[in-house]
Amino acid sequence: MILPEHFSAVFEPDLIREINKKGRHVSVNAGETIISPGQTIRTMPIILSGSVKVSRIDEEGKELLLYYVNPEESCAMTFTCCMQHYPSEIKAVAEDDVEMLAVPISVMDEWLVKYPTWKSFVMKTIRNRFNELLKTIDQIAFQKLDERLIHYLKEKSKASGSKLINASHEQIAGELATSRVVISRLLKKLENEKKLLLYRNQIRILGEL
DNA sequence: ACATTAAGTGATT
DNA sequence: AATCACTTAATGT
Repeated sequence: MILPEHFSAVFEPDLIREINKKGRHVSVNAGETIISPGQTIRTMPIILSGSVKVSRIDEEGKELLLYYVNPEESCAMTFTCCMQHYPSEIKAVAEDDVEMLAVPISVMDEWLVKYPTWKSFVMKTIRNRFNELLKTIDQIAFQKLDERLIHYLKEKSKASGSKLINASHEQIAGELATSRVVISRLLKKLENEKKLLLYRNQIRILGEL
């Protein structure tokens, strides 16, 4: 597999050559689980197309959405736990059909010192994710579920590149760790504000949120 | 036509 | 914001 063109803006030529040599091309079908909690990750993914949903699972199996990994990104959790061979704290599921490049973690240390662009790529994905997590912690702390819902819808529409979102209220509630009734009410409110249209299992976003 | 599942709503805590 | 209990609407068989 050859790393797509646009990565040349991010990585230096030597590094791209090395990624192409060491990386393995992996396709995952929509809905497949890529990694679940407790597993140890042995490769670090670079998403080429599609998006991956990353969530936490609590003791009773309820899940809380953390973030999506979009194309040209990598998973920050991979860096933080797997580099030192710690098991995964999270679950990752392919949101749609995903193409990715899997690089063995064994080369990470070497690359970090050898390639400046690699280091900044890693730091950038960690920094972005960290900031985003801080934002969701704020929202949870202040109980602003309506803002979290809007954030969720934005992200979901960005991930699928469409203003039409396929999800039931029940699913959304599950991902935001609330009840369906609450989601239905909030969505209804947004619909009355002319920000959305509601259908069965589908939501259409009107204009910008 | 009937059963099943998603969504809407009022009342209560 | 969560839960309950109930209604209404959409969809599958």
